[in-house]
Amino acid sequence: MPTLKDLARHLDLSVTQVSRALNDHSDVSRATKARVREGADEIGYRPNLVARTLRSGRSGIVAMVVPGRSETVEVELLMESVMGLSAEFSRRGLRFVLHVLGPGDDAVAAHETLVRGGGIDGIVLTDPVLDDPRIDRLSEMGTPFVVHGRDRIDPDYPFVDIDNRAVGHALGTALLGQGARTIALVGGPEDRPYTLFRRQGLDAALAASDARLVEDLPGPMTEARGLAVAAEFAGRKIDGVVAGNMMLATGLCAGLPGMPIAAHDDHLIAYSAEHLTGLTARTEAPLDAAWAPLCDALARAIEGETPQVLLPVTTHA
Amino acid sequence: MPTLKDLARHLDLSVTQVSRALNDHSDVSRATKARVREGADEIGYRPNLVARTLRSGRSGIVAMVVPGRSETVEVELLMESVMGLSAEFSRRGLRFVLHVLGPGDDAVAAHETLVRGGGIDGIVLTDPVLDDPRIDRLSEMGTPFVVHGRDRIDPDYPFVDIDNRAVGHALGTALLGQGARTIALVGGPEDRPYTLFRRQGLDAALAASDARLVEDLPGPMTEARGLAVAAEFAGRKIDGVVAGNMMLATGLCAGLPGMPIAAHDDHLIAYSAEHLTGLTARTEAPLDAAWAPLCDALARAIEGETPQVLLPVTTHA
DNA sequence: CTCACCTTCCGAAACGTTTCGGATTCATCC
DNA sequence: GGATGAATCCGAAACGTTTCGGAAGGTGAG
Repeated sequence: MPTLKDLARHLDLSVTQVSRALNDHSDVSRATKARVREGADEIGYRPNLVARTLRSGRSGIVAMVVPGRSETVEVELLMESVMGLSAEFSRRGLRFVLHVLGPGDDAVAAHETLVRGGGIDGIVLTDPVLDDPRIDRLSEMGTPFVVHGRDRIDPDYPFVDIDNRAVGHALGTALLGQGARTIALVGGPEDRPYTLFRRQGLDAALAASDARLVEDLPGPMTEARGLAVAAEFAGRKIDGVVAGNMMLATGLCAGLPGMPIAAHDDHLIAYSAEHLTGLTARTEAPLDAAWAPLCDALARAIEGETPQVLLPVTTHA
Repeated sequence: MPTLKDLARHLDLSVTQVSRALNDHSDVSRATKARVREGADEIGYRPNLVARTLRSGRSGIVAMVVPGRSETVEVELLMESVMGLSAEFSRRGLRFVLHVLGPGDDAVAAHETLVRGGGIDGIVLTDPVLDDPRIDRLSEMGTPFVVHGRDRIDPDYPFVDIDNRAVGHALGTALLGQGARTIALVGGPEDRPYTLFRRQGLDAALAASDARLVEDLPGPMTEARGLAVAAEFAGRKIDGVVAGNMMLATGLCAGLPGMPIAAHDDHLIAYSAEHLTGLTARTEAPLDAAWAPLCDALARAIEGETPQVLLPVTTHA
């Protein structure tokens, strides 16, 4: 367990200079920096995060609270978020604390405990609902945090999101271009902001046309529900469907062959667009493009800024 | 946020004595202890656990390193482990750090960085391979850890596991009892100890009979592979199959109707035994029964003990 | 009175890092 | 030749806690 002091002695330098070299400060020569880094590898030096924290007030620990297993949760989505974020934080030398809620646990209380305990620099909040109480509480406590998504269209907190109104608009426009005039929306959970925003975008697209939205069905985004809804739609006068995501679309495509179907693609590993032949239009915003921006945003939030990032969405008609 | 020094000044005592009072040491008078505790409440003193950690070496943080996405990994299994363990640690007031490896990252190096960084009390190691280098390194470094599984039959480190030889034996015996004499084994990955141990158990069961093991196919445990192997087996003289887990069994049952099939059931959420009609025998050891024992074992390992726990397996013939 | 002993206290060092304030060199410029 | 400034470097303090080694005071025994 070599320390900075050991490394300094080994290189015949001062502890100060070694520290500054490793942290890439300006007043260390190129040569010295290289020598220090080399020496560090050589003796296997690893910085002690605890000491760093004590001195700098930053722990290098970020946390995320997620619900445990339950029916209302998209496990695939949750899993991808956890894995992707953890990998990205790890890559940056930050530690990622994962707090999984037990059945009946309250998310707000869990956040409070975590923050009160100290030593947590920032928090990632995912899958917000409309007027999410976690966001309010976290703001109140002054803990730096970043939201993946947002609970209103124009928030004052740091977030990383896509433009879901644009998504709804693009999907609607694409269906219109394909001749659809009697359109159904099979959306996501009703309390999710993206469900609302996409509907607003779709409404806007249809408002400028002679098409009508004849169904608006929020609900869980699973393949099974897609199939069920498809069965319900069979024989009805519907000539275009907008689906919330690829899981829904998979069920819908299977149950409604020939029907124009537009959906948003998050690039969930288990549901890629490739083996989905019925799809006639889609918007695309890979989930895993969000992890790096989220980490950046959290870092900036910790610095006291209020980053608000909109990730790009591409449309394939 | 008041510190120990503030509290000491406020009470007109030394920092030493205040610290000892709060930690209930023996050489502080009752009266002083009471006074200190009162004063602490009064000015709202909260110990800084970072500093405490730096000095005392206990952080209340445990960690786990898991591979990122890759073909060789059973994602379902991994995710259940992460969620289950995190929930259990959270419940106990411990913090659970999840480190997901990036592509090309080395697990051993990641553990080293994590441990060397300091502030980590213990580590959970899952899915060991035979002669797992992580185990060696962790032992070498002296970090407390507990393995879910084990990389040899009689290890000297803390672990929580089931008796996989017994599993193999039970599955084989069950098939024998159902009249099978020409048996095939469709096991898990070749480098996994449980694959080996189960084969040993199966061998032992068959050795005491007139039956023969005509196939021994280690490999990934997926439903797709189950189906593929089933196709290969069709028409061959095989009258009993032992499958590594429920995912394999699902594929095998679908591809070999009427064939006696025995498998081990981990109670993976996505693959329950209920909707698997072809199965003629199974052993059962719910994965989620392991989390609490694992946490206990890690706690004891941190205390310097070497807990070795065998979880119960039930057999349904 | 002396000695030993117990109780209660405290100063100072230690953990490993970052950073403030200065120090040293060396070239450059008037 | 002395002043200026840039480029490098370093000592020492600081972060908040625990703990080692002792010290002061009191008590009781011899």
